This record gives sequence, C-alpha cells and structure tokens, in this order.
Amino acid sequence: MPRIGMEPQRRDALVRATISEIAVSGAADITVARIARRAGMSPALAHHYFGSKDNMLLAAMRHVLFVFAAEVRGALVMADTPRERLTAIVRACFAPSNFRDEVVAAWLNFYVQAQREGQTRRLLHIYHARLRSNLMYALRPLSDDPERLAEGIGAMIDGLYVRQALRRDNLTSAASTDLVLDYIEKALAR
Amino acid sequence: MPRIGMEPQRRDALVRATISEIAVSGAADITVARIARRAGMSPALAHHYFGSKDNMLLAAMRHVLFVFAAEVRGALVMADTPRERLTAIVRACFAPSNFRDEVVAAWLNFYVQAQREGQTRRLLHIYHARLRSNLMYALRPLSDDPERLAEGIGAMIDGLYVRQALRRDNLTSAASTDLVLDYIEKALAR
Amino acid sequence: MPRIGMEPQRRDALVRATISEIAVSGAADITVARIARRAGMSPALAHHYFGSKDNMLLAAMRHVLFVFAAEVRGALVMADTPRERLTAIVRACFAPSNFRDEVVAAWLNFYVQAQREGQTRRLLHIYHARLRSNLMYALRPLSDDPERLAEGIGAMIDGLYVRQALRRDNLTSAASTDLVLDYIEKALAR
Amino acid sequence: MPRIGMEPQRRDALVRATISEIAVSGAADITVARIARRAGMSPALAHHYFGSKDNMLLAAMRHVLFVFAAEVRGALVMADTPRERLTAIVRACFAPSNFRDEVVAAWLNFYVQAQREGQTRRLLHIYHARLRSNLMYALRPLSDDPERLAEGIGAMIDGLYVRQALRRDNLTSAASTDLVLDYIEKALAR
DNA sequence: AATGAATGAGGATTCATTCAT
DNA sequence: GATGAATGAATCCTCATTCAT
Repeated sequence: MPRIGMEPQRRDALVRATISEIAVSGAADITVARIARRAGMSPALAHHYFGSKDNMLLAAMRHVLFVFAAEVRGALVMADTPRERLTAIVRACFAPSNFRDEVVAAWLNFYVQAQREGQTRRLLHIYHARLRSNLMYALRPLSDDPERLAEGIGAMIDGLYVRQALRRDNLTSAASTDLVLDYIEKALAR
Repeated sequence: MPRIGMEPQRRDALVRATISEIAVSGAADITVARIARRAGMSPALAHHYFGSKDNMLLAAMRHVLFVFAAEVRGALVMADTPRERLTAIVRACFAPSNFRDEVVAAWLNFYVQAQREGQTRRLLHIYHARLRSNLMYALRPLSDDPERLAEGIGAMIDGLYVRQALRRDNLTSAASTDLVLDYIEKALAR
Repeated sequence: MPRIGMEPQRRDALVRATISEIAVSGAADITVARIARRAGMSPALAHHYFGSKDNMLLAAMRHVLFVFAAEVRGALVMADTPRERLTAIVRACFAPSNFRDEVVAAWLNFYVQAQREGQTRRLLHIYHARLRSNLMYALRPLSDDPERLAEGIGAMIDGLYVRQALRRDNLTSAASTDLVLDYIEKALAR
Repeated sequence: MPRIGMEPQRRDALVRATISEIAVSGAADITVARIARRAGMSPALAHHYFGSKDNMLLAAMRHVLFVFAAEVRGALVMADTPRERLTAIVRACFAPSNFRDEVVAAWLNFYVQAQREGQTRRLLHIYHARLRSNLMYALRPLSDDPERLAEGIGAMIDGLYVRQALRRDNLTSAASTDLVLDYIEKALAR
C-alpha cells in the first residue's frame, strides 16, 4: 500500500539496515535481499532507490562519516585552547554514536572495501585528511613535530577501533579516550 | 602426471597463492578457482588438499601468524635488557616479512573475517595475547602501568598496519618503527 | 497537473516514442519505462492508455502500416496506366516517410515479432496481401505470370528494407527504387 | 556422471540447441536456461563452456554462417562457366541445410541482433561481402553493371529468407531458387 | 595424485504491472 | 487524469563443491 513521499524514509531505513547488516553479516556476506528485508521492503525497491548494492554500501559509509564529522565539529565548538581542541577531538572519536559496536564494525569493513573500491578509498582519505588537519591545527602551537604526532594519534585511534571491532576485551569508550589523551600528554611533555 | 610426495609443495603453493590473492582481489572477491590457478593447479585439487575454502583461508592465516611469531622470537634472542626487548618486538612487527604490502593486506582481511568466523577469531586472540604478554614482560620493570601501555602499543601497531593497508601515505617500515618506539620512550620517561 | 482531452496526444506520443525506441534500443531491449520517459510521462500512465507493453508495440506497428498504406494509396491516385501504377507503388515503398532509418528498423523488428506473436503476424500478412494485390492488379495486363513476379518484387523490396536496416551501404532511397523498377522492366521485357 | 572429453559434444549440443531455441522462442525471449535444458545440461555448464549468453548466440551464428559458406563453396566446385557459377550460388542459398525453417528463423534474428551488437554486425558484413564477391566474379563477364545486379540478387535472396521466416506461404526451396534465377536470366538478357 | 565435468544454490539486477493516492 | 510506490517473477551469471575417471 504505497503512500506518498516515502523516499526519504526508505533511503534512511536502508542506510540504517545496511550498517546493521554489515555488523551482523560482514561485508563479504552482505546481500541486498538481507538489507532490504531488514529495512522492511523488497530487494527491488532497494534497487529502485539506490541503483546498486555498491551505492547502498557507499551511502551507509557516507552516513557514518557524516555523523563522525558532525560529532567532531560539535565537540570543537566549545574548545578554545589547543589542548581543549585535542581533548575534544579525541572524545568525539570515541563518543557513543561513533564507537557503537555496529558502527565500529562498519568502519572495519569500510577499510577493507577501500582496498579495492575507488570511491570508498576516496571517502576514507577525505576522513583521514580531515582528522589530520584538525589535529595539526591544535598541535602546531604545542609540538615541534606536529605532523609526526598527528600520525601517531591517528594510528592509535584506528588501532583502537580495530580492536574494538574484535572485542578482544571490552575496552570502554572512556578507557580508549584516556589512552589516547595520555599518549598526547606524554608526547607533549618536556 | 601426478608425482608422489607433492603434498607439501602443493599445500605451500596454495597458502602462498591465497595470501597473494587476498591482497589482489580482497577477501570478499576471493575464489577457490583463482587461488588454485595462481598456485598452478585445478580447483578440485585445492579442495582435495584443504577440504574447503575456509580451511584454505585459515591455513593462510596460520602461516602469516607463524611467520610473525618466528620473527618476534628471532628478534628477542639477542635482546637482554627490557628496553632492548621492546625495541626488538617493535622492529619485528615492522620487519619486511611482516610489513610487506601483501601480508598487511591479508592482516586486514583476517580482522574482518574474525568478526564472524570463530576459528579466525581464536587465532587472532592468541596472537594478541602473545604480543601482549611479550610486551608486558618487557614493560613490567619499566612502567607502573604496563598493562595500559601494552594496550596502547598494540593499538598503535594495529593502527599502523591498517593505515599501511590503505597506503594513505607511504609510511616506511622504519618510520612506523620509530613512531612506536617514540611513543614508548615518551611513555616511560618521567 | 492533468488536463482533459489529453488522451489522443498521449497515445500519439507513446506510439512515436515506441518507434524511436525500437530503432535505438532494439525490440529485445525495449522497456516500457524507456518508452514512457521518451514520451514524457510515467510508465504507469503508458499502461493506463495501452494496457500492456504488447499493445504498445502493436499500436506502433499499426501506425507504421497505416502510414505505409496511406503513402501507397496517395501515390496511386495519380497513376492511370498499369506501368504508372507499378512505378507509384515502388516509389511509395521507398518514400522518405517509410524508408526513414527509424521506420526501417521498426519493420525489421516487426518481422521478428511476427514469428511468435499472432496479432503481429496477422497484421503483417494483411500488409503483404495488400501489397501483393496492388502489384497484381497492375501486373495482370503486362505479365503472363503476374503472381510470380509480384512475389519477386515483394521479396526484393523486403530484402532492400532488411539491408537498409543494417546499413551495409548507404543505398539511397532513389537507388533502391531504381533497382526494383529495373527488375520489373527487365521482367516485363520480351 | 562426468565423462571425459565432453567439451566438443557439449559445445555442439549447445550450438544446435541455441539455433532451435531461436526458432522456437525468438531471439528476444531466449534464455540460457531454455537453451541448456534443450541441450540436456544445466545453465551453469552452458556458461562454463561459453562464458556468456552472447557468446552462445555468436557461436550459433558462426555455425550457421559456416555451414552456409561451406554449401556455397561445395556448389562452386563443379561450376565451370559464369552461368553455372551463378546457378550454383543461388542453389546453395536455398539448399535444405540453409533454407530449413529453423535456420531461416535464426537468420532473421541475427539481422535484428546485428542492429545493436557489433560482433554480430561484423559477421553479417563478412557474409554479405563474400556473397557479393562470389556473385561479382560470376557476373563480370556477363553484365555491364555487375555491382548493381549483385545488389539486386542479394536483396532478393534476403527478402526470400525473410518471407520464408514468416511462412507467408510455403514457397518451396525450388520456387525461391527459380525466382532468383529467373531474375538473373532476365537481367542478363538483351 | 589429479582433473575435467557437472550442478545446486544463490546473488544482483531488471521489468512489467498494480495500486493507493 | 496522473504518478510514485511497490513487488513478484525472471534472468544472467558465479562459485564452492562433488564425482567419475
């Protein structure tokens, strides 16, 4: 029973379903049918709205990246000093909306997909560059090798995400944040 | 024309082919046929030796983990002091045999597979535990929170692997090593 | 915003769009959606007017046949002698409105469809019979085996259409006409 | 129960099944599944041998063209004079192996496919060129406009094929041959 | 030991068609 | 009158896996 103006809801539901499905089934075993079923519609309709499975995955990724960027931006609003900026960025990285199991699992799969798929790779590079630029801006007044430190921070964050995805242990959001902030603290100390 | 005693060579060729194929095609697009072709035999023979595709992937992973462990063990032989041990471990992590593009790509895919596949996950946990235990042993005399620091080091290493897989930049083996050693240095300084 | 009395325009636009689409996409790859888009309306509306895709194709065919018949009728109006009649018929066959690439392409596709679809077949038989009857009427006073000659003429015309559809060479409308008229001339000579 | 050395048989069976299926279902409605079933195997196996549906259709076409060429070549062996050559060619065109309903139906579908598919088009052009060259060779000593006449003959043959495909009437092989030979006779008379 | 033969089970995608609005 | 929404049915194609040789 078709109602009118469904497109936004449908697209939204599909994006959400895609993220969940990545977390549950893994990027390798994902199927359009499963995504569509989870989103409560037929595979044909999913195709109608997104054109292809790849587009669905890309839309999911864009959504995750968008939320991530928003969180960082939001955190930075209240930060005045460089140190506050650093804290804000790191906190945002591990904020619940980004560090939820589902989203973390999606991240890992994006990384893998980026190895092969150009568009995914490009999006990931943009995210990397943005994070890096945010870090650099805050680090420049504090460090004599901000580039290097930004690289280290980025790597540690990525590593914590990966490990979270495997749930090796239940490292909490707070513990992850502290670990990175600690690293920064030590690296800036003289 | 079948010769006798081919089994070890065949298995070896398949393991190597699997790793290469993961790097080239990605875990999602891997097929037994491609692996077998790369290893110079028929898909049927590959099955004959490994029973299933999953077993092939597991064997490849075991091989990577085995080489990794050997490299670390080898590096530790000559290390006498805790600091030397730390350096040895980190160097081993980024030694060419482990940090080759192909192997790094394989790692990333193992992480993903571990999200779903029990045996893969178990193997990865063993590797994690071993690395952690090695680090702890060296850190205990030097740090007052060795566990925490080990976690940070592990995360950073994993992160550097992930980033290497995406070749965001051509961070060399040496640069990666330095970054981690630097972190350790700073974290241990007082 | 629906206006009243649109039906004739709509149907017309769809028929024209169907012919164009056959020429561009081929009968095999034709879709209602493409026809409708070309005609500037939704697929649903196309269905509303024609009930089914098959009906759309049939309507397109009827249109082509109707134009063809009209052209022949028109040409015959001014023809008084048998020879003039023959010339008129042949000229009409290759008149621009019938021998346009688009229309020729459609013809070829009608032939194919006629192999399977009863209604199409019937329409085509009617066209054949009419052409034949027109030829026979003109040939009877001139030939001692008019039936046979009519068959030959019809075949040659069909063949020229088919070849035109493949654009093997750019045989012009005029050249085609001449070829057939020449044949007739020779066949009637004694 | 797989036996060895099946490839040639399988390919052959598929080519034959494709031709039959084109005749029965039409090029538009052909499916790999139907072809495979008719050839007594699974669709997967058909794909295994031909790679794609298009390749199957092309193989069928090549077969038809090959048989056609062989028939013409065979007929020409015994022809010594130009007139005999012409008769031989025309007879070959309507020889049972080429003028069988099934094959004729396939021809018509090839024409249609050639409108869109490059390879099909190329093959058809080769056939056209060859027939033309054969005709020209025989016509040159007899006609003062051999090119033109070859075109006319070719068109008439094509037209007779098309009409045969529609079975407008049951024009026999012999009648078709006579019609073309008659045309040639008249055209060469002075 | 080794492989070509063979297939069942899916998976992405397309499309004619229907329906509520 | 007109359309976006929605889907069932089909189609091509792929692939892990099995089996007879």
